[in-house]
Amino acid sequence: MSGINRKRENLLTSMAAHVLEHGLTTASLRPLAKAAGTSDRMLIYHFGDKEGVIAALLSYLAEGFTAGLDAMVPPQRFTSQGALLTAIVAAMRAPMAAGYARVWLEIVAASARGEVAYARTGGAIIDGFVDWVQARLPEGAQPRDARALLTVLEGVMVMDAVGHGDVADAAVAWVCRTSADGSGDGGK
Amino acid sequence: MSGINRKRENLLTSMAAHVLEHGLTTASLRPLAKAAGTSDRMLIYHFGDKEGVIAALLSYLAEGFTAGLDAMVPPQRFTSQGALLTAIVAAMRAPMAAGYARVWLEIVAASARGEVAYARTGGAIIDGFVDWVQARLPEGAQPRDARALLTVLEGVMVMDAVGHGDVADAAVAWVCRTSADGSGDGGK
DNA sequence: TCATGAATGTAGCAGTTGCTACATTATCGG
DNA sequence: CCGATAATGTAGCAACTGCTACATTCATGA
Repeated sequence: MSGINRKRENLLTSMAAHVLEHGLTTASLRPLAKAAGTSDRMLIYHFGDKEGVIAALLSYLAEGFTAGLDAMVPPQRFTSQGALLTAIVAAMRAPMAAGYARVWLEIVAASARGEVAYARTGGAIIDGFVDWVQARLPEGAQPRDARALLTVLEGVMVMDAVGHGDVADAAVAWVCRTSADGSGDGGK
Repeated sequence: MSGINRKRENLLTSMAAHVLEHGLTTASLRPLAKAAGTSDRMLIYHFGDKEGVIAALLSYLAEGFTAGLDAMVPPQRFTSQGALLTAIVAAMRAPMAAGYARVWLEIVAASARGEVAYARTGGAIIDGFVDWVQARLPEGAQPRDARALLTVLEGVMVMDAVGHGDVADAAVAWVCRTSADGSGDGGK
C-alpha cells in the first residue's frame, strides 16, 4: 500500500494545488504534469487516462474540502440556523476558501452540462454537507432545516461569484430574522 | 442599420441555439460557425475576435433569458414569497428552461474564475432579476425580500444541477412556511 | 462602366489537446 | 548476478484551437 499509493498521493497533492489556483475543467494534462513535476506521459501511466486523473482529483479535492470545513467551523451546536449560516458564510468568504469555491462552482456547472462524474461527486459533497450542517444545528432541528439552510448557502455562493454579495447578505439576514426565535416551530 | 445588423442578428440567433444545447464556455469558433451556416473566418470578420463573439452571445442570451422569464411567469402580484418562489422554480425546471439554466451556471462558474466579461453579464442579469422579482411580490414587500428570495432560487438551481432537487424542495417549503402569514413583518 | 469597398472562400500557421509507440533505466526477487 | 517487471524518457501523431494572408466575388455609387 505504500510505494505506489504514496506516489499517487504526492501527484494528487501537487495537482490539487494547481487546480485550486487555475481551475479544474480547463486543466489539461501537460500543465497538470508540470505542476506535479512529471510528464503527461506519467499521468496517463498512473491514472489510465485523463478521465482517471480528473476523477482522482475530484475525490481528493472533496476530501480536502470537507476537512477544511471542519477546520473553519468547528463542530459545535449553534443556537439558530441564522447563527450557523452566518458563520459558514464568513468562512466561505475567507481568501483561503476562494479556490474551493471556484472549483465547487465548476463542479456544479459541469454537472448541469450532464457530466456524470462531476454530478456524482457534487451530489456526494452535498450529502456529506447536509449531515455536517445538521450536526451543527440545535438538537431539535429537523433534517429539512439543514437542507433549507444549505440551499440558501449555495445561493450565497452564486451571488458572491457574480459580485452580488449584497444580495446574498439580504438572504442571510432573512434567515437570521426568521430563525432567531428558535428553529423548531413544531411543523406547519 | 439594416443589413449588417440583421446579418449579425441572424448569426447570433443560430449560435445561441447551438450554445443553449452544447454549452458556452466550451464553444469554439468552427462549431459555432457551422451552426450558423458560415465559417470561422466570417465570425472573426463580423465580431473582431472570439472574445467579441462570446460577448455578443452573452448579451444576446441575457436578452432571451429575461424575455423567456416574462413568458413563463407573467407579471402579476403573488400573495406571498413562497407562492412566487414555487412558481419560478416550476418554470425553471421546465425542459424549455434547461438550456438557459446550464448556460447560467456556466456564467456563474466563469465569473468565479475571474472572467470579467462573464461577471459583468452575470451581475447585470441578477440586477434585472431582482427588479423582476420585486414587481411580482405583494405591494408592501421590501427590496430585501426580493433579494432573499432570489438567493434561495439560485441555491435551488445549484441543487437541481447536482441532482438534489429534494434538498432544494426543503428550502422552497421553508420559504412557503415562513412567508405564508404575510410577507411584511414590519421589520425585525 | 468601372472603380472601390464590403463580403466571402481557401489554405494554412503555430500552438495545444489527449494519447501512443518505442526504447531505456531502475528495482527487486530468485 | 540475472531476469522480469515496474517506472520513466523521447518523439510523435492526428485532431483541434484561434487567427491570418491572400485571392476572389459582389454590390453600389460616381
